[in-house]
Amino acid sequence: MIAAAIDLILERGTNHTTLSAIGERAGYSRGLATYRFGSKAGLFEEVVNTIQRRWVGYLNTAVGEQTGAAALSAAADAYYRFVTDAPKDIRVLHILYYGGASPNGELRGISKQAFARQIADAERWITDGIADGSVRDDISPRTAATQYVAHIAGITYIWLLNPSQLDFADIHREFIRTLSEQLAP
Amino acid sequence: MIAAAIDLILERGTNHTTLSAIGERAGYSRGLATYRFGSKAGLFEEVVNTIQRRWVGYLNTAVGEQTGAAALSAAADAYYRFVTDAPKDIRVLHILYYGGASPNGELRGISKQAFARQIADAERWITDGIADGSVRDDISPRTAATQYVAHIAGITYIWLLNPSQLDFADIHREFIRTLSEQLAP
DNA sequence: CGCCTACTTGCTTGTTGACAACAAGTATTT
DNA sequence: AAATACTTGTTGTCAACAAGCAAGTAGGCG
Repeated sequence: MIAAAIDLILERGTNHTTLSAIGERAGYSRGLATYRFGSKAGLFEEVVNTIQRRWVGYLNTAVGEQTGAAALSAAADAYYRFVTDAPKDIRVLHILYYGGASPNGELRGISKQAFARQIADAERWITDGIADGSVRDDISPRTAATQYVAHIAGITYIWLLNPSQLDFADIHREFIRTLSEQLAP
Repeated sequence: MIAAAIDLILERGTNHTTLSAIGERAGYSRGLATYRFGSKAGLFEEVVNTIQRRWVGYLNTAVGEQTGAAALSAAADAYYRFVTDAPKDIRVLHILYYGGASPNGELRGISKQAFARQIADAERWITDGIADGSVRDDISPRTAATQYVAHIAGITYIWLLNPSQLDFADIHREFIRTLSEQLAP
């Protein structure tokens, strides 16, 4: 059902995806999607949670027990791998996240929390990095962490909007390079 | 009418904003919004165009005939000023843009074009900067321009999502600082 | 110049079809 | 028998469209 929802969101966008169509695409009746998820917003929330769980899996295996600059690089790499492995997931996640920028939007809270968590993670890695000497000590962990997350989010957005306009691999490589350059003590 | 639309989008989000409500909020009948703009998508498109025109006004007065690093800084400054002067505009613009990440989304084309134009502008400034010596010559104008635009877009998105999480002025200052640092020959 | 008629513009009201949401079912399993 | 999993029936809301109306504006003619 979630898979059907992902496909339909990619084909038609959220507005033109109907609960009936999702149910029927998954081989059920028109009413099942509403029945299971309560509402369209509920279904989208479930889709976001499902994809987020997959992403956290990628992140955890990649970062492991690393800290400091190594953790930041590993996370950026994991993200790059996730984007190339599961482009559908990342597309849908961003469609739903960004739609959540709308006030009162049902997903705003989840989206907000996800970004807050990512920034907090990055901040922790940087702080640890300063402590163990792998990151220079004259930067603000909070500001740098925000820049880090913002940069990835922005690049992803532009890439999603127009994949051909931007060589994701190239940008990614350059990002990793300037990242370690800026953080190096 | 456009103003009413902006207010309602901020109050309720795009999904829960009805054409009837926009017409009536503007002091007209329920049918006028549909009549004038043809469709909900048409109205949103008009809203985006209106706000974009305002932004281009800010950009042009700020950048003027400058080129190179000066132009990049001026543009970032203009953006910062626009965000603080017209937060409503920027919020709505991003709600509609980001909604446009959805495939088949009516605003995808406009959004795509706007980003393409911003990247092209930045690329030109950087190329000019390399030519006149204000920017170091070992960077790829295209990649750097994309990073520049992506960074601003990402920061704005996070700020819109949760204004209290991030000191926009602070991040902006830091961005300008690292920007000139990275570009300086 | 005054007046009548055709046409345009700006807006409103009536209607239809699609869809989310809910309620009331029916199988099927345990 | 009671819970679980799913389907079908129904309602209210809304986008989209169509048809109308009122207030101009222009053109033609005495």
